[in-house]
Amino acid sequence: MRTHERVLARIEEGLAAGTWSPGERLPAERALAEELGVSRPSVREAIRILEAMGIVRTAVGSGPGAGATVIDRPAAGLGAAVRLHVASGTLPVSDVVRTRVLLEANAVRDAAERSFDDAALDPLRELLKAMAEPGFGIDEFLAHDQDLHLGLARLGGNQLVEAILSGMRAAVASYVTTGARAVESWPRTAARLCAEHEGIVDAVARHDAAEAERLTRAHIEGFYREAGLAQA
Amino acid sequence: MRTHERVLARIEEGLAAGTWSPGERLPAERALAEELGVSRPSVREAIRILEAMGIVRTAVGSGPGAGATVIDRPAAGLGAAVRLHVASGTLPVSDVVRTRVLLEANAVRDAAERSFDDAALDPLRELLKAMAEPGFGIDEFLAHDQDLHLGLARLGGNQLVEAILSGMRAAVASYVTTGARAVESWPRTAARLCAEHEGIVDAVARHDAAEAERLTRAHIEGFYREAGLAQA
DNA sequence: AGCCCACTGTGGACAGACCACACCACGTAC
DNA sequence: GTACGTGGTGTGGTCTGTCCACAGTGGGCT
Repeated sequence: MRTHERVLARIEEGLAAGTWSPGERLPAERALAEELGVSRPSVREAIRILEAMGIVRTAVGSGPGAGATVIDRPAAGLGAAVRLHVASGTLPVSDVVRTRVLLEANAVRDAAERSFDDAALDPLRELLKAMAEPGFGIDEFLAHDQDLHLGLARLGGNQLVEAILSGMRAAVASYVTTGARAVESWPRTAARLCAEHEGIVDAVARHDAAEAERLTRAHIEGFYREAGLAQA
Repeated sequence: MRTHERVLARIEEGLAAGTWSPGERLPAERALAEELGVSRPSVREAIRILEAMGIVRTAVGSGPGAGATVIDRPAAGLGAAVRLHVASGTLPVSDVVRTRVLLEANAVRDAAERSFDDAALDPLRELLKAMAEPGFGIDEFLAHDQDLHLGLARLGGNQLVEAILSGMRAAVASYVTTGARAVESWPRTAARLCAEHEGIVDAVARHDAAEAERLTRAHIEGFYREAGLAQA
C-alpha cells in the first residue's frame, strides 16, 4: 500500500471513530507527517484527495479557519467525479439527464408525501418570484433555477440524493448554459419554466405526490429536450 | 487558483478535447511538470485526484502499462466519495439504502423493458447456480451477490446509475458484511435470497417490468431490514 | 486607549535527490 | 540459431530541505 493511502486510511479511521467532526480541524500537515512517520508530501496528497471529495477544506494563514477543516459537502466530491467522467467521455450526458429525472422526480414525490411546515416553502416561493421578473438574465435565471431544484430535492429528505443531484447539476452546468442560450426564444422558455415551477411547488404544497412527480418529470425532460441535451 | 488545480484543469481540457482517450497514457509526471511550468509535486497532486476519481490508474515501471493510464471507472470515484462521507457521519446509511432501492429497482425495470438477447442473462444464471450451492461461504456469497446485482443494473443501460450503485455497494460493504454475519440463520437467509434472485432474473427474462421492479424493491429492502441496516 | 508591526503557525510551491520497479534490448553461453 | 541472463532506461514513489504567502495575535509604540 502506498504511503498516501496509508495516511488516507488513518484519517478515514479517525473520521469514522469521531476523532474529528465537521467543523473541527485536522492536525497540521507537518504534525500529521511526524505523527504517522511519513513525509509531508505524502500527507499533502492524502489531504488533496479528501479535499477533492468534499471532506475537508484547506486554508492558509493562522488562527481558527486555517488548516484543514472537516466539512460535509458530499456534493463536491460526487460532482467532481461525475464532471470528470463526463469530460472524459465515459459518461454520456443523456445518462446524466435520465438519472436526474429519476432522482429528482422521486425526491419531489417524497417531499410531497412528507408533512412539513408550509413556511418551509417560503424560500422557494421567493425564488419563484425573483425568476418571474421580466428581463432576468440567463445566468442568474439558471442559478436561481438550480437553487429551486435543489431546494425541492432537499425537502425529499435524502441527503445522498440531494448530493448526487447537486453534483450532477454542477457536472453538466456548462452544457445547460450552452443549451439555454440555444433555445429559440429565451423569454418564452423562461416564462414556461416559471409556470411549471409554480405548478410543482403548488403540488408539493398540497401534498399531491403523484402530480408533483409527474410535473417534475415533464419539466426536466422538457427542458433538456428543448435545450437539445436529451436523446429521448 | 492553486497550481495543482491549474494542472487539473489542463488535463480535464485535454480529456474533454479527446487528447487522451481511455487506454492511453498521460505524459510522464516530469514531462508534464516541465510542459506546464510547474513542479512535479503539483503534477502529482493533480494526478492523485484523478486517480481517486477513477479517471486514471498509475503504475510504476516501464513499457506499456506504466505511467498514468486513462481508464473509465466512474464507480471508483463515486464509491470513494460516498464511503468517505458515510465514514465522516455526513451521510446516513439509511439514505444510502433508500437510494439504492430506488436506483436499482428502476434499473431492473429498465432492463426488463429493453429487448436483449436471452443469452445476456447467462452470466447471471451462472452466478445464481453458484450461489445456490449449499455451504457457500458468506464472503463469497456476498461477492457473487454484488456481481449479480451489478449485472442486473448493467442491463438497465444507464452507466451513471450502474456506477452509483457500484460505488454505494462498495461504500457500505463493511456494513453489509457485518449485517450478514448477524442474521439469525445464514443458510436460511441465503436460500431465501437465492429464491428471490431467481424470481427477479425470471421476471427480467420474460420482460415483466412491473414485477421485476417490485421484486427487486422487496428483495433489497428485505435484506437490509434483516441485516438491521434500514430504519424503514 | 488605540493603532501599528513583527512574530508565529499555517498551507503552497519548488528543487533535487534517491529508490523500487518493470520492461527491453543487448550480449553471452549453449 | 536459440535461449537465457543482465544491465540500461524510463517510470512512479518517497523523502529532505527550503522558501514564500498568508492571516491572526499580541506586544510595543504613539
